Formats: sequence, structure tokens, C-alpha cells
Amino acid sequence: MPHAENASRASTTQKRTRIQKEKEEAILDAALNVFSTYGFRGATIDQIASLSNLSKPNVLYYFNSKEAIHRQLIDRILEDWLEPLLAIDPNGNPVWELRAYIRQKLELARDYPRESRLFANEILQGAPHIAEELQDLKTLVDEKSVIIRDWAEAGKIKAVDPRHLFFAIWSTTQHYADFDAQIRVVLGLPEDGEDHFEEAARFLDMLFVDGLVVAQTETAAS
Amino acid sequence: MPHAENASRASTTQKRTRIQKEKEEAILDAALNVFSTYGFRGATIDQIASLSNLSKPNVLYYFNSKEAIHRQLIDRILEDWLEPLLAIDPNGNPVWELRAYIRQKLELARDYPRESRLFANEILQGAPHIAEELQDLKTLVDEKSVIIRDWAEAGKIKAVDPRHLFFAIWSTTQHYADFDAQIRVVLGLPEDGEDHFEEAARFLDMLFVDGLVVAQTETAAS
DNA sequence: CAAAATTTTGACCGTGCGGTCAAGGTTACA
DNA sequence: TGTAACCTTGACCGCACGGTCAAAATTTTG
Repeated sequence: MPHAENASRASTTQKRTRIQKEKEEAILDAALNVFSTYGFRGATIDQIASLSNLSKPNVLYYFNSKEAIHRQLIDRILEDWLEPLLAIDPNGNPVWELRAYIRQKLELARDYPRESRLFANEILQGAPHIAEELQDLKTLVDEKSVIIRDWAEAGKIKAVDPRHLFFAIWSTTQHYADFDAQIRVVLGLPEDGEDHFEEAARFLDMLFVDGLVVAQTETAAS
Repeated sequence: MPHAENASRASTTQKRTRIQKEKEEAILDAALNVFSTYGFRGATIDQIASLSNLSKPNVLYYFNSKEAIHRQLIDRILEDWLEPLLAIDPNGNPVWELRAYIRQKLELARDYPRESRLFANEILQGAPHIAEELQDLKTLVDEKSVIIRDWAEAGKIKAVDPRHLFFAIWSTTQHYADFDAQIRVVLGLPEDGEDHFEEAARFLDMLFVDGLVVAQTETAAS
């Protein structure tokens, strides 16, 4: 998951030293663990400090506050999180595009579950820290909904409410990250095995592609 | 949402006075708001006390600890939450049964969003307080999965992995409660309007019933 | 190597946390 | 109406919280 290198240290300096890069990275990684597990309010700087093998004042030397850490985490993650949606191509084959989108979202859930949980926690709490980011999301969804609608009107996919289709794709894929604890129990899996993502991929492919998206006959080209 | 009347007061008395009933109810209602928003760790007794118009020691007079409140909340809610799954009838019409299940789960999300978020929070945090309850869930899911499998083998519905089907139903329906903040923004809704549940119901009906569950020809009877 | 800049830390501050306790107020009931 | 059971509360405890600060340790740079 690549991202822009950009930190807000105590000072407003732009150039980052070797130590700054390392420590900030360690802090953000630890903070991702803590925030994604306990939510903003339930997380503590002490936890983050101890997880990143730093003293509390040292953590606060690199980030001015708990909120600053959280904010930077969100800024970093968001673009990568939205990227697959952005990639939906109006000129592509509708079924392929949607299938690729679902697959990419599922891969994100598999490879970046902490990031998924961070957002889940944030939205559960009423999204107090990401109001404007959600507005950007709405804009993007509106844009992409037009594409889906056009595909439907052209008879290339079934007529569905695009927004609820997105909700369904988001919820089913992110569920594998956010509700991992429940899924492991229900599936009877140990805490390390992770093979159920292949099954999930097959199931979602059937649910969305076989079932809902395509009409009786495959008509699309391109 | 009916539930068993059962409280664990400071004393082990069985009979509950009028005041006990009232206050305990008020505390649990306030606690549901707080826990569902902030999770166990992020919630505080002071918040619960102030929301229920009681002093903090007074709250702790009725419940011995923060954990005791949380535990009782979970005990209360769980059976109602699982009830629709329990109600799936092996002798019913498969499509009707699944449609009814989905509808009921969606109605729970609409009418009891706080309860849904309480569980979401708990599972996000790794389900530390509901380990045994999850085991009960597994048992129940295993049981009902056999039914789905039988229906599939009898050709009454498409062949799917029952467990992943359940995951998909849970995630899509609960999403409307858990991610409400995001949904309202994406849909451009105010904080009070709630009409999108009708749309959601129609969409999910199409996704699961039209699309996936029925085979090409409706064959089932009973 | 030495000065300058950066990094690290122990001690500390005010507040909020979960929880206790004894004393006073209220209610139910004979 | 008396009194026993129940309810409520202010004051308090010890600890954890987010955050500050000055001084010390370290690294970078001329």
C-alpha cells in the first residue's frame, strides 16, 4: 500500500531526517494497531508508545497530539482505500469492471485489515474526524453511479440502484476484515490460517457477477 | 425487542422493586447509547451516569462495575439478535425462508441500530467479552448450514457455501446500522430521514433472491 | 573535533477514570 | 406513624490519561 511521504512534526520543517522517517513510521504502525482495535477514544498514547518502543514524550515529539497521529493515519490510508473505486472505467466491460472492483476490495480487506477496521471504528462512532473525507467519497460515488446507471440503461447489466450496490460490495468485502474475529469462530479456523479468502472470492463472484450483474445473456463487448 | 427481566444488583436479591426496574432500565438504555458509540474501552461510567440522570455512585449501586453493565446488555440483546436465524424452517419454501430471514435482519438493523453497533464494536475489538456467545453462534450456524446445503443438493436453490451466504446477509443488512453515518452522507440524507430502508430492502431482495438463491426455474414447493 | 541541531527522557501537571464508603434521605409496609 | 429496608450522594482513593518542560544524550555538520 504505497502512500505519500508527508509528516507533520513538532516543528514545521519540510526535510525529514533518517531518524524522523523511522520513528514516525514506527509510531504510525503502532498507532494503526491501537486505533483500529480500540477506536480513537479507547486508544491511549501510552499504548502507542509502548508498542513502538518509544517513551510517551518521544511520541509527542513527533506528533503534537493523539489527534495528529490519527489524522495523518487517515490521510495516508484514504487515497489507497478509494483507489479501486476511482479505477472503474466507463469504457470497460461492465461485468469485468465490477468483478475487478470486488476482487480489489476483497484483497484490500485481506491485506490491510487494520486499515479497514480503523475506518469501521471511525464510522461507527459517527465519523467525527472524517466529515470532509466522506464528502469527497460522496462526490466520487455520485460520479461512478452515473456509469453504473448508464450500463444498466444500455442493458449491459441489470437495473439496480448503484449506491446500494456499492454499499453491498463494501459491506461484504470489508466484513472479512472488520468481523474477522467472528468469522474465524464460525468457520472454526485458528488465528493464523487465512485460506477462507479464496472461498470468499468465489462466493462473492457468484453473488454479484453470476447472480445480479449480468442479465440472462452476456451481451457486453469492448 | 422483548427480553428476559433479569438484573444482577449489588445484592443477590431476586425480587426487584419498582425503583430498581426503572433505574436499571434507564442505566441500560444510556449504556447502550454509550457502548455502541465508543466501544467498551472508550465508554465511561460518567457518561452513562449523566445520560441516565443519575450520579456515578448511584449507577454503581445497581451494577457493580462497567463490565457488569456491558455483560448484561449483551446477554439481553443476543437472543433477540439470533432469533431470525433460529427461525429458518427446514420444511419451508427455501426462497421464502431466506427472503424472510434477510427482511428480518434488515428490520433489526433499522429498528435496533444501537444493538447492531454494540456487537460491531465488540467484534472489531476482537470479541474479548463474547467468546462463548460466539461459540453458540457457530453451533447454530453449523446447524442451519446443513439446511441450506440440503436445499442446494435438492436443486431448490443454487449451490453456495452456506457460511459465506450468511456472512453476506449479515454484512449487507447490518451495514445499514453500523455504517449509518457514511450512508447518510453518500445518500445525501439529513440525520432524521430514514426512508432508504425501503430501497435497501428492494435491492437486497433482488441481490439475494432474484439473483443468487433461485435457479433458472422456480422448482420449490411446500 | 567542536559547535549546532536534533532526539530522548524523567519528572511533573491537571484532569478524568473506575470504584469505594459512610452518612443522610426516601420508600414500603406493619 | 414508626422503623427497617432501600436508595442517593459528596467526598474521596489510587491510578491512568493527554500533554508539557527543561535538561541531558545523541547525531549531524562545518
